[in-house]
Amino acid sequence: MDTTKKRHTDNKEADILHAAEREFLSKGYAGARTTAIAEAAGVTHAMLHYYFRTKEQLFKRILDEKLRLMGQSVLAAFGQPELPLMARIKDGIERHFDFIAANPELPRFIVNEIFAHPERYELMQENIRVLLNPLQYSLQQELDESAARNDTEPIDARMLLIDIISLNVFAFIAFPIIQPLLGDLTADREHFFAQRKQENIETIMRRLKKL
Amino acid sequence: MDTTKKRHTDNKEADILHAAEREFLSKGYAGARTTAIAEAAGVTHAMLHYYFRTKEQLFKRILDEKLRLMGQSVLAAFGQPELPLMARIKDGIERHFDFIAANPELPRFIVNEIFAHPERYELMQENIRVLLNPLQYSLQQELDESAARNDTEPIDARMLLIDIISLNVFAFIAFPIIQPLLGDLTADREHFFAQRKQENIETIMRRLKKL
DNA sequence: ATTTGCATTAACAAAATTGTTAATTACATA
DNA sequence: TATGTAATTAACAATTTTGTTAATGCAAAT
Repeated sequence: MDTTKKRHTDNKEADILHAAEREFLSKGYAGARTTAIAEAAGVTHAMLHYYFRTKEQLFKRILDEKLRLMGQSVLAAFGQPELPLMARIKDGIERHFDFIAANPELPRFIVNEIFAHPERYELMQENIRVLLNPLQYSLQQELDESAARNDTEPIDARMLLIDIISLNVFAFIAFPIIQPLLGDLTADREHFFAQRKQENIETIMRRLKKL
Repeated sequence: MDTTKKRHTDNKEADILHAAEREFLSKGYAGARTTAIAEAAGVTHAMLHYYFRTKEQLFKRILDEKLRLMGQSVLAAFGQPELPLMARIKDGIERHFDFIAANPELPRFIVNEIFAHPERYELMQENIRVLLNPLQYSLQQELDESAARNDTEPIDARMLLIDIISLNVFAFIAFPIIQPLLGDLTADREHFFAQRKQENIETIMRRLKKL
């Protein structure tokens, strides 16, 4: 029926939210145009103000959802405590990588908007902390136990998570820059990112292994 | 004499460029205001158009300079071929890290603006490639020789560089997000980044070492 | 001293962008 | 069917933002 990507439903409020997500994610708050959102949603731009009052309020709806999604993705990726440590971490890297691959615009969007307006972030902070603190502690405990058994190197769980997220996220963020520089390597996008995934797993596993 | 940060010289063109750099780096092209640039530079905004015609042309001056700087920083960091391989790479990581630490806004700026307008990047691409290709080849050659001697693990030089740049850049990009989540760890900013630097070196050295 | 050319300003203008409002339509329910 | 509420539109308005222009200043060369 509808061959276009943007399926307009009978729910204009949802259509606007959907169009806003695309506009804000790709252009950021400053670059986004409410008129463009309305047009993409197939409504007059007065409707946008009718449902969401202001650009800022509409934006906040999107940002909050994406912040929650980002936090949950980390939790979902590493929250498999039944596995042994190394398997748990390897599995976590893969899940987290796959999530970023499925949402490649998300990290840049969040990083930018938090940087531009840190105060927007303040309300969400506590929620995310509550979500991620238990993960941090359970992971740290496992790491400490494993290190005590001399199975792996001792490491701060937070540093390890930053390592993993750095490796998983950066290639997606920087892809438009490195692609023209590494033409052949990145020619097949799927293959390049499959390689990156393996490289990240290898790098982190080696970070933890006893030498 | 002048206790303010923005030293206005007798050269208004330079003052505008300096103010434009600060505005564009912190807000991006879409968020930057030419009136704010003119005000920060202490000139009427007509002067901005007199010297640079359009916002776009002024922006391009800044972007080109920053792209060149970013490319040169990688070259300068790893272009010390007299050292043995592991020392060369460790030294490169440190130099590159220090450059990012001294220019923490740069990666986000470049990543964003290239993503928003890839066509702006086309002219610079070839310059950067010419700059970085010799580095890539000399590094690959050393890596291959070292691996042939069974001193280190075999690895693609481009993948290694992406690993290093990912680790070095991401903590700076994401700092506003992780700081509120990891309050105590990041309380002393200097100390946190000193730790990150050591962590990155450790991670990459282990990536290369024979097990 | 006059001319010439660049630098500078104030005022203006055009377009874009966000937001409002009053009138109209659709729709459910009494 | 009448009525009340929500949805929708077109027109308007305010502000912001980029860019132009014509007049003026200023300093060096003729």
